[in-house]
Amino acid sequence: MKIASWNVNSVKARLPHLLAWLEEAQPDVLCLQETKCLESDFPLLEVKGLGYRVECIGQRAYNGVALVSKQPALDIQRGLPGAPEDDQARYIEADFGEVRVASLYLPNGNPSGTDKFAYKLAWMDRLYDRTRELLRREIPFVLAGDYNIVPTDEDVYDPAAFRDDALCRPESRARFRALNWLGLTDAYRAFHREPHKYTFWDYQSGCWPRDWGLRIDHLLLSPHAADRIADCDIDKKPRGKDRASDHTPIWCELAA
DNA sequence: ATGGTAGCCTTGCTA
Repeated sequence: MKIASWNVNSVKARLPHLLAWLEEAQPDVLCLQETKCLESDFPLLEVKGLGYRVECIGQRAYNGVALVSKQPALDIQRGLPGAPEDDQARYIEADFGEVRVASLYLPNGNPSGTDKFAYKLAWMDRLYDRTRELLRREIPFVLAGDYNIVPTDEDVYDPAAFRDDALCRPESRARFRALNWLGLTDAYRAFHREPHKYTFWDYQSGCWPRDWGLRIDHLLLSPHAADRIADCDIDKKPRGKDRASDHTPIWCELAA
C-alpha cells in the first residue's frame, strides 16, 4: 500500500501536475495540502477520471486538505478535534482498509512570538492529543502532511538563518519530538540518514536550483504501520517542472 | 541590497 503526501499550493493551479503524478506514481492514498479552494470547487471530475476518489475540506483562498484514494474512505474525521471554534481547513482523517490515514497542514506560525505562533503550538498540542487517541486504538495509521517543522538543523540548508523561524523554534521542535516519542516513526529517516534532504524549496532567490530547501513534509507511522514499512522516499521530479508547487511529494510503501 | 516569487479573486495577505 503506497501512501503519499504533497502540498500542491492550489489544487486548481497544480491540476496538470497532480494528474500526471497520480498516473505515474499510482499511490493508493495521496494526502494533499494547501488545496486553496472550497470543497465545491475541487476538480473532482478530472481526478475521478483516473479512478481516484476524493474526500476534502476547504475554505476560500487558504489552507484546504484532501484524501485522494483508490478505495473508498470510511469513518471520515473532518477537522482536528479539540477546538470547535477553529474553522481553518487543516485536517482530515479516514480509514482505507485497515490503515487509517490523516492529511494535515500544520500552521506555519511565523512570525515567532505572535498570535500565529501561539496558534501553531496550540494546534500541535491538539495533534498530540489526537495521536494519543489513535494509539489507544492499536491500529496501523499514518499521519501525513506539511508539518511546517524542520526537525533538526540537518533538515535545513542554513540553520543559522532559520534559528528564530517558527519552523525551527525550540518550542515547535519540542512538540514534534514529543509526538515522535509517543512511539511514531519518521518514515523518511527509517531509510535515509543523509543530512540536507528536502521536501520544500522557496520560490524566491533561486532556492530550487541552489538546493536551498527544508524537510518539512513528513510521514509519521504508528507502531503497527512501522512494522510494515517497506520503503520511503522523496520524489523531487515534480519540483523541477514549470509552474511547480514549492513542495514535492513524499511517499512510503507499506507491505500487505 | 531586508531584496526575491507564487497564488489567492487581493489591491494586501499568506507562505
